[in-house]
This record gives sequence, structure tokens and C-alpha cells, in this order.
Amino acid sequence: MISQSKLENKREKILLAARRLFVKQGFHSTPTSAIAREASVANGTLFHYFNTKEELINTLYKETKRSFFTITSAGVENEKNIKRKVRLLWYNTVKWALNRPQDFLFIQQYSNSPFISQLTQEDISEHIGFYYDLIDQGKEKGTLKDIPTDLMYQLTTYQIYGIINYLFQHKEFQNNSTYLSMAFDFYWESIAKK
Amino acid sequence: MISQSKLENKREKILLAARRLFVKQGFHSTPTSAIAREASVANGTLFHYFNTKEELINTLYKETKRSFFTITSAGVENEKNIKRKVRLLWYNTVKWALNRPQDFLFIQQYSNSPFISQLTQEDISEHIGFYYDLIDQGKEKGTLKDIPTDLMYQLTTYQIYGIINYLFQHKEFQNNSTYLSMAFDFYWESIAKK
DNA sequence: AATTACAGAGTGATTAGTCAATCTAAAATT
DNA sequence: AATTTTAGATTGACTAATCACTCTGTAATT
Repeated sequence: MISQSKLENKREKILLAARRLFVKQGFHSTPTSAIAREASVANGTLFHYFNTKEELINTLYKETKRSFFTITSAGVENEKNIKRKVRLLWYNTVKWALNRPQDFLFIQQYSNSPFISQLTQEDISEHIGFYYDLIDQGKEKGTLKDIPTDLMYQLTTYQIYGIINYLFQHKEFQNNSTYLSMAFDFYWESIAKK
Repeated sequence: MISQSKLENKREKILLAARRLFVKQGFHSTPTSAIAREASVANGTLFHYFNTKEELINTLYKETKRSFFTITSAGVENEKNIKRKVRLLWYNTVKWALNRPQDFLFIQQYSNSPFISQLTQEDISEHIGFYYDLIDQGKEKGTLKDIPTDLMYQLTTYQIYGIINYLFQHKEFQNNSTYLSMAFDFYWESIAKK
């Protein structure tokens, strides 16, 4: 079906254009007209695919987040111990962010914005169980420190944000495996039981 | 001079009102008219004190940030060793955020927004030296781990953000000294040399 | 023939910022 | 001490621009 592919094409172009502009200027200072222009479609076309600007933003967020979870959790289940699971998750996450800086910046910006709706909150908790289970497993086996699961989740999430933002500012280290390895060790030591 | 005090009064009222609304709704969805209304001043008065909305936002950011540095670094110089300095800084920061959630949320939101101007960046680096020096001292004395100063700064900053956001969600722990102490220990262990 | 994709001019609402008029209070003059 | 002058504070109606979204017509697809 050609129309189907065309359909997906324009919809996709609008989403990509929106993300590019949102990251650069923020939601509220990016008019829908600018998004349409950037996507090379007419103003009305945007509203053909998304009823409101808010719906566009929420869709973009949800699709980005889903892609994030799919990519970063790939293969983690197959690793045989906690440390290897955590390491793979860490590397997947860092690589994801470096390969798709737009996505990372968009999510970071979005999750700190007062724009967050219940929808978003629910959407997060949909995937969060995966992380909580991993932390709980690690604690049970005595591999990870015995601090509250949700606290550890929060702290490690922010720590990864930290390293990613650092790597954005220091492009020279992005492919430096020694450096990345050091950063992971720092991370691991902070959560592993001595 | 009474007029002087009145002057400061309205300016202050506008800044406070702006922060309240920005935290709730974000910059771009908070019209200047709403700020004026919230501050109980006329529309024109806002533009008497701030030439543009952007100037208002930047002023608010700079004043909040200055207050942050003043409060959180209070007394740190007088502590006798690195761990005590770091601990005081940590507690000052956490308390600052818990006592002034509006300020914290505003800064967090602002620093992740694409709104950041060069001005802002310069403004940050004005104070950042204090932290860098502390980290360097700690590394020299062998108290802190030997990882790049700016990386450690980034990681620890985000880690504190993490714990603060956690405490916002778990008000029951905000005055629990055992809990705070555990969180600090976690923090300290992650940066201290074993 | 019927449905869906797409276009882009058009609309009412909202916005940042202006402006001319009024008020206030202190300084200058009598 | 009483008065006038002056400078800045404050107001809110106003404006030009911009915005999200609609509507109507056309082209493409089934």
C-alpha cells in the first residue's frame, strides 16, 4: 500500500521536525507553523495527523520513550549475572544517548518540564518495573548495596544523566573505551556492595 | 527613602510571582499579564522594571543562583577536612532545596531548558571554581577518587539532584536524619577513595 | 464513487511590549 | 513652613504580531 507508506512518511517527518525544533527552542516557543515548515508539509497537514499540539508532543514523547526502552534493554535478560546486566544496560543507555542526542535531550527536557501529564507518569511506570526488579535481584544476591530500591533507581538514573551530559560536552571521550570503562567502574562502585 | 523601599517591593513581588508561575507552567506558557496579575501590579509596571520578558527570566535565574551559592557554601571554608567540607556542602544543598522547593525546581527546569544563554553559562562558571578547588584538594590529599575533576563535578551534581528529587516525592524522609545520613554515606562512598 | 491525504488561506484569541496620562514623594524655591 | 518643581513610579487601554486551530477545496488512492 503506497498511501500507507506515504502516510507514515509525512507523519514521521512531522515528528522528526518537531523534535529538532523542540530541542533547539522548547515546546512553547516552537509554533506549529514552524514545525510544518521544517517538515515541508502544510499547516493543515500537521493537524490532520495530530488533533492538537499537545497530542503531538505527547505522541513524540511516548514514541521516543518506547524506543529508548526497547534499545537499552536489548540483551540484558540474557546476561548471566547482575554486574553484566547492569553493565550492558549502562552501555546501551550511554550509546543510545550518544547515537541519538536529539532523543536524549528531548526526554531530559520533557521530564523536567511542568508539562508532564498523568499520561506521562503512567507511561514511565509501565517500564520502570524492569529496573526495580533488577535492583531487587541485585540486593537479594548481595551484589548491590542495601538501600531502598526507588532511591537507588533515582540516584543511578541521575548519575547516568550526568555522565551522558558530560560526554556531550567532551566529544573526545565518546569513543574512548578506557574512559567509558572508568566511568562505568565509578558507577558500579557507587552501587555495588563492597 | 520610602520610594526606594516601595520600588524594591514591587520588583520583588514581580520576581516572586514569576517564579511561582514559571515552576507551575513553564516560561512560555506564562504570559507577562499573568505575572503582573499574580504580583498585583499593572501590566506596564512589569515592563518598567524589566525591559523584556527574557530579561525578567534571566534576572530571576541569576538572583536565584546567587542565593543558592551563598547559602550552600556557608561555613564550608571553616571545616577542617575534606569529608567535613563535603558533608556540610551536601547538607546545605539538600536543606536549601527542601526549604525552597520553588527555587530548586526553577533552577533545575531552567538549566535543562534550551533557553540557556551564554550569560547563564558564564554565570555558572563564576561559581564553579569553588567546587573544582574542593575536588582538586580532595584528590591531592588522596581522600577523593582520582577521576577527572569536571567529570566528578558533573556526576556529584546530578547525584544530589537525584536525592533531592527523591526527597520531594517522599516527604516522610525529609526530616529523617537516619535517612539523610544514609543518603550522604551513599554519596560519600561513591566519591571517596577506598 | 467514496474515502482519505493534503493544502493553505483564514479566524478569533492571545501575546509581548508601548504609550500617554496620572500619581507620589522628595528636593528646590520661596 | 508653605509652595512649586521635578523625576520617577504606576497605571491600563492599546497595538501589531503571532499563535493554535478550522475550513473549504483539491488531489490521490481504493
